[in-house]
Amino acid sequence: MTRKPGRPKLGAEVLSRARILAAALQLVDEQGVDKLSMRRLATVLGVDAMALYRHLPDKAAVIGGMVELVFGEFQLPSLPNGGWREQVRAFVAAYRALAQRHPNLIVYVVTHIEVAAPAVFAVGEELIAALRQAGLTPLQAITALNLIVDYLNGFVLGESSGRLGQPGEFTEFYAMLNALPADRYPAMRAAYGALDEATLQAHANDALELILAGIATWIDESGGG
Amino acid sequence: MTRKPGRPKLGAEVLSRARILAAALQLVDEQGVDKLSMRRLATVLGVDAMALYRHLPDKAAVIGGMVELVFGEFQLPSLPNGGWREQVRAFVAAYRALAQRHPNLIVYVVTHIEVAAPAVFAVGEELIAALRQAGLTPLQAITALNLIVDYLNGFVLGESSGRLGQPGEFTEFYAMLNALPADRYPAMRAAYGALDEATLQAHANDALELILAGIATWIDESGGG
DNA sequence: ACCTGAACACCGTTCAAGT
DNA sequence: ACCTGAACACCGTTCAAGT
Repeated sequence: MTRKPGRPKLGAEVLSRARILAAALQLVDEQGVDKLSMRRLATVLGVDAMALYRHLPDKAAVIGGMVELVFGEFQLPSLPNGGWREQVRAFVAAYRALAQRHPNLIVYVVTHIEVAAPAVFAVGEELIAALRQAGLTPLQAITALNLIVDYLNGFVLGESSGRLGQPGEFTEFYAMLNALPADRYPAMRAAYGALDEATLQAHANDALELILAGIATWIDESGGG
Repeated sequence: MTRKPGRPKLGAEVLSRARILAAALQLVDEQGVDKLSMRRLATVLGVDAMALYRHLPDKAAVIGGMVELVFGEFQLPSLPNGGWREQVRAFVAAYRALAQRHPNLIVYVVTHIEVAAPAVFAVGEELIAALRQAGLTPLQAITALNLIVDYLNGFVLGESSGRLGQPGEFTEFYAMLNALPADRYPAMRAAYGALDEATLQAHANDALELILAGIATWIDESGGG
């Protein structure tokens, strides 16, 4: 850009991996993943686009680095004896909070799950242990974990990519329904008509509790508690 | 390309919306959404890229048209008196089958759920009706439907984008686990070590049954059946 | 009406400089 | 070592042709 070519003066480092990733994350949070380009990112940093390649091999590495940064924040609160239900609730709450902080990036994570593998491993370990201790067989524990992860990915995706869960989403959906011919979708119309947004939000965690209730049937069957 | 400019001779229509969309779908099925470009699509069709714009306003319309095409195939088998469990199972099976036929497109659908809204409405109507008839309140029926849809989206995403569910996925995952230091992730290692791929596949629907069991607890509570 | 082709404003990335 | 800048092979899309 306006800078002179060549190595910057001693100590005055213009760029660094950390500075690039922080700027990239801010850009993605504010404008979405599709607005992230090497050239745009360089402009934000006041630097020629090709300077970035000295610190990160390619665009995939920029995205990977951002994911690493975001999942570095991700910490399960330690619940030594909270029981498996509390562990699952804590995991779900932590992941949802992360998804709300970085909704644009989370769409990428969910569609490229391999980038989040280390985090999945760490959380998986704790939850599998808790579920095994609660009396589930290895097969049941893995099934339950997969269910929770799949549900959670689907949920955050809905929140992030479809503007669902945002204020006004319910109202908007119900308006769409009402805009259609009055004889279409009577059951949905009746169900949604019987509710309001406040009620739905007060019951936002009911779906998770349904999953926990489903898992609990396995524990009850085998006589555990 | 090699064709002469100008309108083709009478009756010899070179292009049409249907022909373009069919070619686009084939391209996406074979090479992925990111390999779909207007120029590449035109080359496949033996035509100049700009000719496409006579039939579809932009690239978004091409993708929207493909989704329309694919969800046109989507039909819930009519189960007049199968019960809510069978209705949910049929929906899940139909959606999974569709996702397996077009795994690359489904990633787009799941991250842009608004494009599938008409299909969601049609299926939602049937399932809400079935769940209400089974004794769920409006709030419960909507919660259950959202849970099923979120889980399903997360599941097909895992299958489509992460190469999970493909043959060898379990083996690959377990190999990853074993490649890590032996003292890490003991619970996961023990759980996965107790299983094999055939067992997991034989229990592929257990997660869905867990959801159904969770929903059933609501029905039992209110004394229905 | 329907297609072509040049053009514009973008991309990611490589490679040869500059200091 | 670290940055610049030209260049290459791509994009989506507009606009002025051609028949």
